[in-house]
Amino acid sequence: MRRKAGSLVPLELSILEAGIELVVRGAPYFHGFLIAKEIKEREDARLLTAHGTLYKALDRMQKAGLLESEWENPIAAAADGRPRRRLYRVTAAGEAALATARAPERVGATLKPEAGSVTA
Amino acid sequence: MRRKAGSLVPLELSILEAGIELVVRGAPYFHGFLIAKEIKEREDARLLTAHGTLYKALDRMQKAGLLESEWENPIAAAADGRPRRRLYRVTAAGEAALATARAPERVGATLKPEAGSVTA
DNA sequence: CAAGAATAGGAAGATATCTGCCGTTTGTCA
DNA sequence: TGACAAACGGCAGATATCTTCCTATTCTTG
Repeated sequence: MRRKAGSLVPLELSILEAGIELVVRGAPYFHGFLIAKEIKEREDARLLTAHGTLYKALDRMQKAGLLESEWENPIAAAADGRPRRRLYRVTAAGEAALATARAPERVGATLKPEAGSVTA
Repeated sequence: MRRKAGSLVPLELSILEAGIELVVRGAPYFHGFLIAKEIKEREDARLLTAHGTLYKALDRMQKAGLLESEWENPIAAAADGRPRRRLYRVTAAGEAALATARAPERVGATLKPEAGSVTA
């Protein structure tokens, strides 16, 4: 799909939004599974199918500097009797990217009538 | 199904056999997933469906004293980048139960010729 | 503008354990 | 012998992350 540097795909937008909201609600971090449930609720979507899509997006975003992460302390996970999580935080760059991506929503919004009314 | 104390269901037999063989082959412990794959090869079976059956059997056998287990060190699991395992060992009681269960195999083994040689 | 390169998304499975529900089977007791 | 209770086995899903393969989409370049 060859991305234009700096642009965000819908899933990335969702991740940033959900991630920021989770943190605002008091969580210092968020992890993939949590985000998956969060997004599922909002978008109702069956996106991320087996979560593969989501984890790849998280990776990608971290490499792009929009997120930073660290592995949860294995002892803590063990104490809770569940698999270890990878804990993410939205970086300043991530917040900026979200803001930038949101603003242009009005630029170029030329009310294009979805060409395609004339069948073939 | 109401079990007669001391008897072993086929799955338990398989677990004990596979468990002992794995240890003989040099592994100090074995874990559920491993046993599942081991049994799948031998019996080819799609038993243990989602492994639920297997884990319940392992639990049951531990309570009966045929197996003993301990959680793997979470740090070790983390270092290997995989979920923690529960490490099992066959106890002396387990080996004895296997021997006892195997012996009666000859009693009543009347060489029944698997009726069905006449092709319909 | 068309063709090619690159990447996003979907499907599936590996890794590991456990819980709940339901149906079937089996042992025991009346 | 018949009926009940208990337990076993199968199915499904929760918890969490990652990889591979294939398809679809989009950007860029000629």
